[in-house]
Amino acid sequence: MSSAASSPAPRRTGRPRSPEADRAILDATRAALVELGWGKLTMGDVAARAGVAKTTLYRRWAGKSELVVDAVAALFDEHLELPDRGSLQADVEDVVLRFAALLERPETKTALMAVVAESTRDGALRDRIRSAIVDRQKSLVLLGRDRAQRRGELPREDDPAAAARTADLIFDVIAGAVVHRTLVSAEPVDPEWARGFAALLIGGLRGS
Amino acid sequence: MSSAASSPAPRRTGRPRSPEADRAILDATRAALVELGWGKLTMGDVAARAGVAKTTLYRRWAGKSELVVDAVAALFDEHLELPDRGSLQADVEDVVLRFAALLERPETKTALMAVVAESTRDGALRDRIRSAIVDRQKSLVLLGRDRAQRRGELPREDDPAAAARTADLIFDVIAGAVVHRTLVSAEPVDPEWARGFAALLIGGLRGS
DNA sequence: GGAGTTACGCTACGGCTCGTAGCGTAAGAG
DNA sequence: CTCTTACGCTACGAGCCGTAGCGTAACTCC
Repeated sequence: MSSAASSPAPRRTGRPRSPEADRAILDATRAALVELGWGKLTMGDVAARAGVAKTTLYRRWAGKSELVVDAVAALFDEHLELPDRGSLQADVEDVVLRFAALLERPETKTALMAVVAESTRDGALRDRIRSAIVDRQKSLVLLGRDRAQRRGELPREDDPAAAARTADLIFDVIAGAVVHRTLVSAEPVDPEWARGFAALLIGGLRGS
Repeated sequence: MSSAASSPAPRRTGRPRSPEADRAILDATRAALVELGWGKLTMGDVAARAGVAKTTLYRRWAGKSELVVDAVAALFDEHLELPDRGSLQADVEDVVLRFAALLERPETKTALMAVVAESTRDGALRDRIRSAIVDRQKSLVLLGRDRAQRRGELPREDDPAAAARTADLIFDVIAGAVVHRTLVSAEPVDPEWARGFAALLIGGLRGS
């Protein structure tokens, strides 16, 4: 689903695109992000690392932003999951630490904000980020809420519209706080911070 | 303080730098951000807009990132303040809406995330962002907390280290949530959202 | 008022990246 | 075996970068 060229009509004739090239390019992109960062990463460099012609990159991705989104999205697919830790507090701490661990990687740290910045002027890019990365994160929030409701830790909401608004709010609070702590304040998200944050969030959810 | 070249030794001899040029350059930078966005903004273009030689820009700023930080910081200086609204809830709503209004401007929307992304690989740039923008925001949080404590809405904390940790947490939660809502979720921060967010935050602060 | 010092505008430049075009070749489908 | 598409390679014009060099402007100190 996070594959490079979202092929609505998977061409039935002609030479098929090489899956090895796809993997090599995405791997090379992540390696280049680690070594060079977003700013100095160039399409030509990625092509050379992947052992692939530059034109092959442009056949699959429109530009640097799209390529990097897919390269980073693969990491989110791999590492974002949410086992049941038994309580809402533990689940929140867990998702916070997982997300933070992802953000502290040099590949994502330098890339994620950059593509979000680009997306403010490019609706297609924003949609790509949303479906490849953001929606996956949000589903964890929804999962955690359902579990907490089943445990009786959170009240069930009757109005679906209000429930959606609350879920959006919680998502922005969790993801935003972790991103801000990591990238702007440049302080580590350690278990202690996660504990304090989860306590703050859950206290607010009960109080309202 | 947000002036261009932080001149520790304000040269006492020779021709002084033109303050008009400073202003023209920063104005031109903001205009270029609005029209072109971070990605397509170039030093040469800014110089042309400002009616200034390109070399003049490079005498003051090391590059695009530093220039844009100063151009955006001026906006924060102008628009970030926090009048006493009489209650913690109202103060939080107010600062959220002010910060969001700044972020929804096309200049800041496209620039802020970009320079933060760059700063992950450039410590000097991170320091510049911190002193020019972030610390100013944080002081509003500290101000709001002091007011709330004076009103008796929040308990006074004895341990200064713990108090600092709490303030940092609150700052990351507020700023992070607003940024994430605006730039990632791309949804408006309206009074209703601000009310819900403030209620969540304050509920959590009381609960702990 | 002259000497010294720094800023400014202008031009020009090598170097890099971009994104594309054109071509011959490789790999599948029918 | 033909058709179609992907691939590697080369080459290219265009644009931006950041700097050097020069003559001129503005201000300070003597």
